[in-house]
Amino acid sequence: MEQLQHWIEILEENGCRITSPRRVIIEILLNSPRALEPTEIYDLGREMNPGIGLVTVYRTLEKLEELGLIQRIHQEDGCHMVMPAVEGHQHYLVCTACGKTTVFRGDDLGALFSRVETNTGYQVNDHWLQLFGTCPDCKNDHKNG
Amino acid sequence: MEQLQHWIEILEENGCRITSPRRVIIEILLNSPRALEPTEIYDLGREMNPGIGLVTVYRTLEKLEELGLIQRIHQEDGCHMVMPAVEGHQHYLVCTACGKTTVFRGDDLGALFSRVETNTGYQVNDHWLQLFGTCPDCKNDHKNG
DNA sequence: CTTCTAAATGAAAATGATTATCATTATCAT
DNA sequence: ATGATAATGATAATCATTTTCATTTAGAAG
Ligand SMILES: [Mn+2]
Ligand SMILES: [Mn+2]
Ligand SMILES: [Zn+2]
Ligand SMILES: [Zn+2]
Repeated sequence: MEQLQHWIEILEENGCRITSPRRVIIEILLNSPRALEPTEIYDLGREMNPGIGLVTVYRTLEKLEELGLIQRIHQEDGCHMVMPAVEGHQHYLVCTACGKTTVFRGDDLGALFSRVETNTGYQVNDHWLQLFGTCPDCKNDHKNG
Repeated sequence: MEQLQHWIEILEENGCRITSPRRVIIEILLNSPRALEPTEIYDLGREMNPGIGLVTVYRTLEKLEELGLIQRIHQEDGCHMVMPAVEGHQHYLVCTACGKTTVFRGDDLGALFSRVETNTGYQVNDHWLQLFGTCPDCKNDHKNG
C-alpha cells in the first residue's frame, strides 16, 4: 500500500485533511481492476465504512481528479467511470464484456492531425481516443463457456 | 430541401408516420451548422411549432438514430449532442469556441490497433476518436478581436 | 370523403446522476 | 487540550432522460 501513502502525501501537500472516507475511497480505487462508477465506489465504501455518504464520494473524486490522481472514462450513455490516472499521455482500452480497463501509449496521430488540419482549416488542439474490445480473460471465457 | 424529402422517405419506408413535430425536428437538424443538444432542438422547434414537446424531441431523435440518420457527439460532461450522420466510417472534429462540427475520414489506425493488441492481449473491436480544435472562423475572430 | 386503428403526441410524474445547502463533526496546526 | 475551519452527511434541488397514460392524428381501408 505504498501507493495509498503516496496519494495521502499529495493530499496533505495540497492542504487537504486525511479522513476516514477519503482513505476508504482511495483504497477502493487503487484495488479495483477496472474503472468504477461513483455509485459503485459508494456501495463498496459502505461495506468498509457504513456511514459514508454518496456526496462525499463525489467530492472526493472531484478533489482527486483536480490533483491529477484519477481520470474519467467516458461511456456511451453519459455516466462516467473513474480510475487511477497514469503519468503522461495515454488512452484507455475498455473490455466491453467485464469492464476491465487498461491503458496504452504510443499512439502517433501527428500525421492524421496534419492531414485533418490541411483538409478542414481547423487547428487541432486536443484529441480523445478510446478503444473497446475483449480482454484476454473474456476471450477465454467465450471459448470455453 | 431534397435532404428533408430523403429522410421522410426513409421514415415512411420504415413504417413511420410523418407528423408535424417530426418535420420540424428534421428541418432543424438539417439546417444547423453545428451539433445540437435535445433542449436546443426543443427551443428552436417551439419557435416553429409552439405545441411541440420535449419528450417528442427525444423520441424522434431515438428513431432517427435507429435509422442511422443522425449520430451522437460526446461531450466532457455527459450531455449529448446530435447531428446528421455521414455515410461510412468517420469521426468528428469539434470547434471548442463555437461548437461548429465537421467530420473527417481517412484515419488509418490499423497499425496502432495491431500494436495495442500485441501489447495487451485484448482484441480491439471498436474505437472512438474525436478531435477538438478551433475552426477557421474562430481563428480569425481571435486574431482580430 | 368517412371510418377505423395503431402510431404518435404531450402533460405530468418518475427516475437516475450530479450538485447545492447547511448544521454537525472531526482534522490538525497551535 | 483548544479552536479555526475543512470535511462530512442528511436533505433537498437541479438537470437530463425515461415512463405512463389519456388524447390526438396519420394514413390505410372501405
Ligand atoms: Mn493520444
Ligand atoms: Mn476511426
Ligand atoms: Zn474482460
Ligand atoms: Zn468555431
